[in-house]
Amino acid sequence: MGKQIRVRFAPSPTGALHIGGARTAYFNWLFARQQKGTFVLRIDDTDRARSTEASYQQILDSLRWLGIGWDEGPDVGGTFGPYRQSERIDVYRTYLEQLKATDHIYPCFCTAEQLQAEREEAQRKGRAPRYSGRCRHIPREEADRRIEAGEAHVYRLRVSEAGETTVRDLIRGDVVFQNSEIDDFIIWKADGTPTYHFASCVDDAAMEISHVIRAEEHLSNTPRHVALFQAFGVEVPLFAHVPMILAPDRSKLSKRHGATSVSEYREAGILPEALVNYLLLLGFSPGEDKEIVSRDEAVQLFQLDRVTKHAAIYDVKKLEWLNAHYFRSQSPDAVVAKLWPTWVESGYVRADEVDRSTIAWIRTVTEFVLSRSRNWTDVMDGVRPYFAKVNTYDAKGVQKQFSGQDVPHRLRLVADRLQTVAPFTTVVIERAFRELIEELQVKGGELIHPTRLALTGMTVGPGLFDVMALLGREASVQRLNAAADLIERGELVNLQK
RNA sequence: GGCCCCAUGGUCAAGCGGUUAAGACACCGCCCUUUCACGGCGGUAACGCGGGUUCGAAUCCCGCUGGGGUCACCA
Repeated sequence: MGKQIRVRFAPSPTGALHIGGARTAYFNWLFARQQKGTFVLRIDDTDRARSTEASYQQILDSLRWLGIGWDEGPDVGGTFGPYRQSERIDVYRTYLEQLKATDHIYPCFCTAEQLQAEREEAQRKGRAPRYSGRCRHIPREEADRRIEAGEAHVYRLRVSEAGETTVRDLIRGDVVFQNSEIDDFIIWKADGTPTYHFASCVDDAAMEISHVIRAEEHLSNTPRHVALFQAFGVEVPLFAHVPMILAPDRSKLSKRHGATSVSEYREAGILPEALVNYLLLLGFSPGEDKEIVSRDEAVQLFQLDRVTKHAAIYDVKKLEWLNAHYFRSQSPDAVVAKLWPTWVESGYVRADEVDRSTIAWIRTVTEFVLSRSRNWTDVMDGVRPYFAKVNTYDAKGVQKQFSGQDVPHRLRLVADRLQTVAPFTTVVIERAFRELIEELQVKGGELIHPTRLALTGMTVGPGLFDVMALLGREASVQRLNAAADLIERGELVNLQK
């Protein structure tokens, strides 16, 4: 009620940003924007061994690319910083001392081997592997003495055995856990560093996080977190555990299922708008049969309590469909700019090209090709015949369009007729071409399809007369005659693709 | 194994006691068309099972089954 809405996304920099993480980040962002709240980016790098600077950079990079910006974070700072757990050890110590003072925690001298053995014992007897509580009642003086003597120890939270703990989850409703199910878990390791659960809760408390929106895998751990917040004596945040994203075989998403990280999709040519749109649809329905939802619209429509409760299986096909939609709606100019370096490299264009008509022509070629493309590969393939010589011909096309007896002859007739066309524009070309069709008394397709194949090596593409206009008279005539030659000499066999 | 979450077509997902059980992707037809893509029209395809409650259950309750998560001095 009137309280500041503060949410956070807290990835550990131990790998690339996963699409599951990206969705969690997006939901946090949407909620913050909609509620006029604050979105905090915190880096949970308490695991120094596995955390890498490269992952850290990549995660920030992926988030920015997706258009998910943060109000407070390691790079931009904020009043609750620092935002990397590795830089917050003093904060954790302070909270540790507080819990010591309030007797919410106690030192435990059990060795890892001892505990391991007990766990196995419990497993064998079919009991839950819980901490026995052996060190719970060691007198204060004895504990102090052993610590003084340098005995290795950890700290555990005293969790009351009676009663129950309720997790207030905005997606699932109240989830109740019996306290007897929760053991005295470790919050501080023997090496003098906090455990993840402790660090995470300290930060959420210290950063005044109001809503913890995170992956479902944390739900089972949440009663422990609630116990910690209560021990701190702070208000327990509200939770929202978003369902997981599963692979097509219902197993956890992993490398063997293909692209799983944001950067991989980026490299594969998926547009950020498409990915973010897809992620929204995976677990949320914007209503009114809407499928295409921009970030701004999503901010309006998003409702945390309408996020689905069950895991979703990701379907690349739908992502690709969404991507095709966004892809085609790009401006040709933007596409030209994006592909320019590649085209220079391929020798399609000159790096220092400034000729107006050439640039206009490139733009038009791109526009025609773009309208029938779903991704960058489609554009690259579709554009090739206009920039480079045709040196391969679609195999099925050759079989179907070049097998007729008089195809070479007809191609030459087309070439000859083109010589008379002026101005060499789409409508004039079409008029001349139609006349030839009339004269030859063939069906349009009989002449059109072989011509397209001769001109571009492909059976698909923009309208034939547009193709010819773009290619220009000289190139068109040359290619038609060249194809006719190849067919007659039977050399096409080696050029099929 | 204990505990927790979940369960509508192949996939995403509407539905919140009475519907011919939406829509989208994918798939299959047809139309448009010189091809492809786009677009339009149509089709195949779902309430996991068993008990209740109710005049009436996809919707509420219980059980089962199935899937997932979690039980570390990992995060």
